[in-house]
Amino acid sequence: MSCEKLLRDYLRKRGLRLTHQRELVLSVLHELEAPATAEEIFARVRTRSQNVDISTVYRTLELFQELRLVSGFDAGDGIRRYEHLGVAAPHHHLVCQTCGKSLSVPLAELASLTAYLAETYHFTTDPGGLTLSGVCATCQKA
Amino acid sequence: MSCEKLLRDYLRKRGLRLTHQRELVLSVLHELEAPATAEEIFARVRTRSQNVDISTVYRTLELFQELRLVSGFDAGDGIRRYEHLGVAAPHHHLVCQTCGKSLSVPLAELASLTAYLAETYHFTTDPGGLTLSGVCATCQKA
DNA sequence: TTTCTTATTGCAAATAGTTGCAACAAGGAG
DNA sequence: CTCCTTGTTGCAACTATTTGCAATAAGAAA
Repeated sequence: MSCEKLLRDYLRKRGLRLTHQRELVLSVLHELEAPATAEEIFARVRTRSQNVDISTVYRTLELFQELRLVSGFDAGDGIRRYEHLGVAAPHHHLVCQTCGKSLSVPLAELASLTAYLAETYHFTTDPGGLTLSGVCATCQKA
Repeated sequence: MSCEKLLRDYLRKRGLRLTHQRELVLSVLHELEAPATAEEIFARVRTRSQNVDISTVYRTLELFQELRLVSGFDAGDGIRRYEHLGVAAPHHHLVCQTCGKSLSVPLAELASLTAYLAETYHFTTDPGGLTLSGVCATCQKA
């Protein structure tokens, strides 16, 4: 099942509408090869439709996060970045606070962590995955 | 050793200055009984010194985070909150995205996680502790 | 096809946080 | 004590993101 169908189904299920702007943002997200800021996504949307507003892009990204189509995280510079999940499973992010790079960790690899927190603190971690801050191998050597 | 001495030592070691504003912010942080926003901290500072600027408060909190005197996290509403660490050890935060409450987890309890990530991904997690998003026991029942 | 409901949007204003820079002040040297 | 260096600050401008609201448009029903 494609992202478009996923989107249509998610929206219908929640009584939400499939708008031209939402289709556009999803299409742009498909083109991304790396996580992008809202501003970068907005710029690409604007090359295809002059009238879309930045606040619409922010609202759409927020919605897509709720629908697990997108994963958002702060790369350490205060600017949120968004990554297309599409039909891929959500995953955890290891985000380097120096260079901003994000490493993916499958949810299953940290299953014992989430189980421990559920058992000990009755805390259910975000099913969309966690964002863990630190420093990557490359930046540790610097 | 008190926070004030810690602060003085940290600053001296890095060639930084001990200013009246920094002492004030630290003093206000001592008074906090729960994590507070920068605006809340600023308001308290203003009751004691009319001339301190909000940008100075932000800068000071940023510095205190680097010095491990303060821990900052986003409680899910987009507004950063700061918690006084003082002489207490840094710890992880379990932050409920519904009510904003933060649960503390000693660093030692997640030592196997940090070891695993270091071994498998060569990723060094933030020594100041991680912020894990999810939902607390109370909000799960809602 | 038309009509109606209501979710969504664009716009401007607002909020939270950051930055550039001239003026200020902490603190070391003499 | 004075003088000097330079880290720090207040201020205004800026950036990233959010919000209120009237206008728009998606889509269901007839």
